Amino acid sequence: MAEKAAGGGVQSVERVFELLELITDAGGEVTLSELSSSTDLPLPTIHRLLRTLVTKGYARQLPNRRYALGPRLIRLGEGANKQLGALARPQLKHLVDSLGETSNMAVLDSDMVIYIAQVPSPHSMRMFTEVGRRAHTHDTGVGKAILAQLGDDAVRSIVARAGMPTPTEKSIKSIDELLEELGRIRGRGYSIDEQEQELGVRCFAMAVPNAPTPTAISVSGPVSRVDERFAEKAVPLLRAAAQTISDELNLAS
Amino acid sequence: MAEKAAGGGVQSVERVFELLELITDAGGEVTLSELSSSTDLPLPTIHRLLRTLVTKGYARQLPNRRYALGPRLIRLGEGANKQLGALARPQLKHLVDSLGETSNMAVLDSDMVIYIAQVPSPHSMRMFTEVGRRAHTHDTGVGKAILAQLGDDAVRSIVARAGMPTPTEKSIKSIDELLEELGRIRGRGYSIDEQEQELGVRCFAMAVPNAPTPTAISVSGPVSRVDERFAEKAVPLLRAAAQTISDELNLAS
DNA sequence: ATAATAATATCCATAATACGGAAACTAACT
DNA sequence: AGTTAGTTTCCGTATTATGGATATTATTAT
Repeated sequence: MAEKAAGGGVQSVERVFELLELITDAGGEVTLSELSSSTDLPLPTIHRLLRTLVTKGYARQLPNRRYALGPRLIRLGEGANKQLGALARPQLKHLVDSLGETSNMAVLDSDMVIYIAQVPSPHSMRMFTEVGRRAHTHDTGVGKAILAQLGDDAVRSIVARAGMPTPTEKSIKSIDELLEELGRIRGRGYSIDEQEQELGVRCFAMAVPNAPTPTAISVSGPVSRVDERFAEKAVPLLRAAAQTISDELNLAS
Repeated sequence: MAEKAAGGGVQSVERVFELLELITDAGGEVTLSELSSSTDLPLPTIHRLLRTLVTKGYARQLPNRRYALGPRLIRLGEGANKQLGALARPQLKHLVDSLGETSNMAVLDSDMVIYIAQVPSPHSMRMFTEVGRRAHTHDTGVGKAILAQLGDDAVRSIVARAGMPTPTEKSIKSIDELLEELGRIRGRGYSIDEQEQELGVRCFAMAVPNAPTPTAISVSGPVSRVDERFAEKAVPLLRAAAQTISDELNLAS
């Protein structure tokens, strides 16, 4: 009767994850009726679904009677993280071996990027990021590469939610400036973080095409080493690595 | 007809999470038939459930045709982590304010503990652990406090899977030694990490009772400051904090 | 304090949804 | 090329999830 978007999905499963996503979107705490106005599911249905989650530990009920994400999700998230990292690490390793600079992979997490995997450069230079670390989208190479894959409206809402701090004087300061830069990135196929996150650090990044979750990889290092000549070598390698990761991610059915 | 364990849970939801847990248990990659022998679900059912997860991004299918955890779980896990940490942080903060030493909360994640939240001590002493970090159970205060809540059989299988490295000469070396120690912990109500993880560092830890996922909190610092007199103050405070966290976690329906 | 209001939780008849046996298909091994 | 093991699709069946109506509990107003 009702035309469902997906053909053969199990409805209660789809719904339950939709609910979990909504709870996450809302910052971790939601009331039942908030959920029923966000979705167009009737209250009893939501309640039953959530009760199942609560008894299994994937959701919790707070003193407020609000619902929140449950502790057992942590393990699953960790597992997924580890797994994805394992998939990317050989490619990142190859980049580091060829280029000599630190390589990262990150995914979009709501309105920030999360670093999923890192292979540090052999140079004894401190790492600027760490796995699990969250960063803004507008001032990082991976962030901008990811944003360039999205529509302007999505970009606006992400940046509106996350804000636009300016860690250095080179950081992008306005949404218009950012949208312009994203245009350049779309044309060029990769993004450059020109000391926007930290002075003296330059980064080249590229989106992983067709990733289920928006994903990008990057190489970064001191401006002295990471220059135009570096880019000539790095960009094709980044493209190949991104493609390989994409293939591995998307090899379904 | 079939007597289901849980009264009012939504079956497909329960099953789907059972599958995700099994994938995680198996180290992130499973074949369909492995799943069907672990559960007693028929293959078509598992396949349909997984296909739903795959199309939504909560599972992935690898080139091997194996199934793995999907990237969208990362965000949910992060969200749960943040949320739980937020719940514990005021209590940890209170411990640090009263005792002047670093306080942590950790949960059991399969066969290791994961640090969920930390409030560092005001002393300029480096931190030994970081949020998100995984550690063994047998050589940490939180780990032993958590193990003491479990049965001997469960402890044995956890330690068998995780192994028993001995970072210091004070570390517990055998399963029998560990089970004895757990007995003492049960009697006393709290655990002591006596330089077992790192020389010079002592830690008092206590389980959070009735947590949906086994959970413990701790205070730790240099042996010079964290001594018997310290324990007299710390233990009642730990107990109160653990109880408060427990109440907040369990205040359901 | 007490009443009015709004939220959450439970019931239960209905039928739509998920189920799983059987068969088709695909890859891996001999 | 033939065989086996594993994965995927089909489809009739009935079990399972559904959601309108109702009861219950919290919250706010008086």
